[in-house]
Amino acid sequence: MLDQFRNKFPLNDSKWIEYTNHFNRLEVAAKTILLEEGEISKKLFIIEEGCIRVWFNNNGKDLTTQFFFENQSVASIESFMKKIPSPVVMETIEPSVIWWISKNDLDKILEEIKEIPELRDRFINMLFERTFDYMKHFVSFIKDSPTQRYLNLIEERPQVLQRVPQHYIASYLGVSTVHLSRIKSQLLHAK
Amino acid sequence: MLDQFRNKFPLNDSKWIEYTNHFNRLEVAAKTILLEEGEISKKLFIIEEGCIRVWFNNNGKDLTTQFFFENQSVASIESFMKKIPSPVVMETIEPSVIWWISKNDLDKILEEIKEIPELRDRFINMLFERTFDYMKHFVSFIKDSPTQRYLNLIEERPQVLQRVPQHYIASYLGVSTVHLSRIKSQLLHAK
DNA sequence: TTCATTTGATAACAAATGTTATCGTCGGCT
DNA sequence: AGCCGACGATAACATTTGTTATCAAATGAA
Repeated sequence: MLDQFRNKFPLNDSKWIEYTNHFNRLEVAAKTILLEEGEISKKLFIIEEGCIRVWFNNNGKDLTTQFFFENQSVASIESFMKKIPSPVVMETIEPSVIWWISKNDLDKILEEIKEIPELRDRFINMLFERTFDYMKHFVSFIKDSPTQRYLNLIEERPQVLQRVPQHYIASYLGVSTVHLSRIKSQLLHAK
Repeated sequence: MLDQFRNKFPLNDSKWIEYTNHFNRLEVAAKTILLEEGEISKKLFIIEEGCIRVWFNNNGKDLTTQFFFENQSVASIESFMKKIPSPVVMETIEPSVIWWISKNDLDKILEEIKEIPELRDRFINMLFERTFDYMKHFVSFIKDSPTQRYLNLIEERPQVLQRVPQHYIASYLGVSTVHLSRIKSQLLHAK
């Protein structure tokens, strides 16, 4: 599964095999919790199949912050980097096949590839990119109306609309399920 | 001015002097624009005195995303790192004394201190911390009511209340000036 | 000082969004 | 097949927040 990334890494075959051997395969049902709120994140996940929802509990209400699909890597970044309790829950939406590597193993690998600054930098860049992405979503809460956020979602991540139950989408857009229904109906009748 | 940070850096005196010499002093009036929207950020700023507001234009309305005060360093991080046009404007609120270093000079220094991984890591950590901070503010848009955000501000950054005109605060909290007045008045009369 | 500009408060009304309740549909399970 | 629970639509009403207008107080410049 990881072999599709093989050509992206300047490693010789034996190193590649050694490193990828640290990954573990995990097959889970829908609604499986991969990381609890308050738990310290010690695993980095890569999704082979299925999808993951990241959310936190706010006064009894789900607040979804992200969705991840096939071939994306997922972690509660701040918890993972700084060994602090995770503010968010990570949970599968569909039955999923997940690969994970422990933070320990990953740290060892990162230590070992220090002589390949290119790789190290790339990893750091990946973390920044993920963070910027995340931020982009939050900024849209300030800039855009819920209707606009919904339209953006259709435009940028149509997958989400097709695979994710609507009440999760509402919580991702920051509106009630009732209001999301309203938005959809308004858009429909405006045509 | 930078000497207060002297002991934080494991550099010998001559290197310290060489590096700090790349900083330039700038004295500016209130409402001076340090970075335009769309401009590529090429300077990292450190505030000796005064304060800076970071904002962007959204449909003709100011949307303030951050305030910075004495001894804080400021840049449009994503623009600075990736050489892309800055989505935000950086503008002084009060007459200010600012030190800045060009990205070129900073990159050279970062290149040179590669052998001191500790320093390099610290710099990267600083960027992450700033990003996490930034994120925290955005998350509070989703979690908290405007009233709660205002209370948080009082709690966490009372300076802002004292030094920043109220309409900037309203735009920082994401509400109209009228509504911020309402919030203040409600809090006052609830007592 | 005097005048104009900025800043902040308040009222009245409008628009957006949440809440609660009800109903219909669909899919999985026994 | 029949049942149950999850999901989504809609209506009615409540609450929050924005908008526009007006006024008062504070500030700054001539």
